[in-house]
Amino acid sequence: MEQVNYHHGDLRNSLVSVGINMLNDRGVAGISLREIARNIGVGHNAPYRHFRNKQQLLEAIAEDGFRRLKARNMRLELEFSGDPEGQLFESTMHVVGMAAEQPNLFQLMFGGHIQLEERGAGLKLASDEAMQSLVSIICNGQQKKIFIQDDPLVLALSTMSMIQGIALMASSGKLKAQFQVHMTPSVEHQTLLRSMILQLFDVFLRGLKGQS
Amino acid sequence: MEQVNYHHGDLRNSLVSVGINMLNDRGVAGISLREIARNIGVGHNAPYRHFRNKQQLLEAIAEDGFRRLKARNMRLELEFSGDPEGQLFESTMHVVGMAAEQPNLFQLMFGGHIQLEERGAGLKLASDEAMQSLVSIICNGQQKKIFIQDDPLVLALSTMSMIQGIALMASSGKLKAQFQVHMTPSVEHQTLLRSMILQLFDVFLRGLKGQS
DNA sequence: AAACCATGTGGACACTGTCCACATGGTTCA
DNA sequence: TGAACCATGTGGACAGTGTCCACATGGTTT
Repeated sequence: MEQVNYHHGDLRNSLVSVGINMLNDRGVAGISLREIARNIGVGHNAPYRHFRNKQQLLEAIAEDGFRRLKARNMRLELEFSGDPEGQLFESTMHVVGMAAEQPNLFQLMFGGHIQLEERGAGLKLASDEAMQSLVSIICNGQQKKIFIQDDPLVLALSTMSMIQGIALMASSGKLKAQFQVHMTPSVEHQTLLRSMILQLFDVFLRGLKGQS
Repeated sequence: MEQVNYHHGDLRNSLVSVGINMLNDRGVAGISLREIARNIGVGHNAPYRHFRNKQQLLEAIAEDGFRRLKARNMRLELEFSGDPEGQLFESTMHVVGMAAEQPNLFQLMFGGHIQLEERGAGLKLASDEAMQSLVSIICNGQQKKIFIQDDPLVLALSTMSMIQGIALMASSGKLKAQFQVHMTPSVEHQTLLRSMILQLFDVFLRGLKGQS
């Protein structure tokens, strides 16, 4: 039955989903509530039954991104359990990969469009949890004598800075530009990215491990 | 003479200057061409004699930021001439300070709002020069046997990643939040920031110097 | 069957960026 | 000197936006 009901039934999810697509190929500034509604085939006011604001839709899209990020990170932590260095590298790899493939989403999530403080439940929590998980990875590495014995919070913060820095450069295309990589579809994208990140992250890791 | 001339005389600069103020206290999304014009006391179409687009005004504002950044960096390089580690740290300190004090400007400059590739002269050049200057600092440090002997371009890229990472976290307020610093005006702001960055940057620097 | 209420609708408003034709007045040339 | 020129200003118009309002619809609860 192709019949369009008066009540859509799953509008909230549709709004977020169409919003993500629009974000990906037109950037955060190119998102229009009315166009999303038009795209779904619903009145220009319907979104307001599910979000108080355009801002709230953006936050929902970002929250979706944070949720996926966190889920994947938890899987990686399990997969590389007992190998803090691997956990760190794979997490970095994943964030940077996301930043490279969905730069606009990365921009929305980490570019200051979202005010973490003023959000009730989801966002601030997700952000804090990411930090907490980094701290625990690092404490683990310290117990194993793999990492230096500085304040774990400081180490976690600088690790996160390194990750975000590489991701930021990936999202703005600077990595590709500097390495002069011609990203032909035939070349294995992921492999190239991996070796680039390996090189960049290596310097930092050397310091974190306290060895030459 | 308070008389308002038909021809303003210095409109282009006024537009950029008022634009910077509006950017600083309302964010990049809060900038309105018409309001800037209204603010200056000029018709809503006058800006179009100096910029083809709103986008071009934003780029001019960003370019102004890049120019100031570069000028200050050149001064720092001279001041700490012969001390690559100092050059690196002071440059970082300056970028992060800017990101902390003018987060919206940082967001405009590095947040993907500006397409470097499609700009004729100013922007891409400024960006490349910043990279080039980093490379030369690092080569200098390598000759002095202070830094490890890896590929200078890779080292420069990862250094820039570290800098941008710390700056990104500073601009989104994460540093303040994590350190739970209550930024009372009486406390010396710059000193606190300095010690935070010192701690964060230290890990990376340890790796760059290849020593525990 | 009646009342309720979450979810949909269209109309209206102020605001935006951008295009158009026209006004102004300093500069340049016959 | 006077006339033509042109960079720089003006207001009007248009489509598009986010958001508020009153109203419609129809499944759920009494």
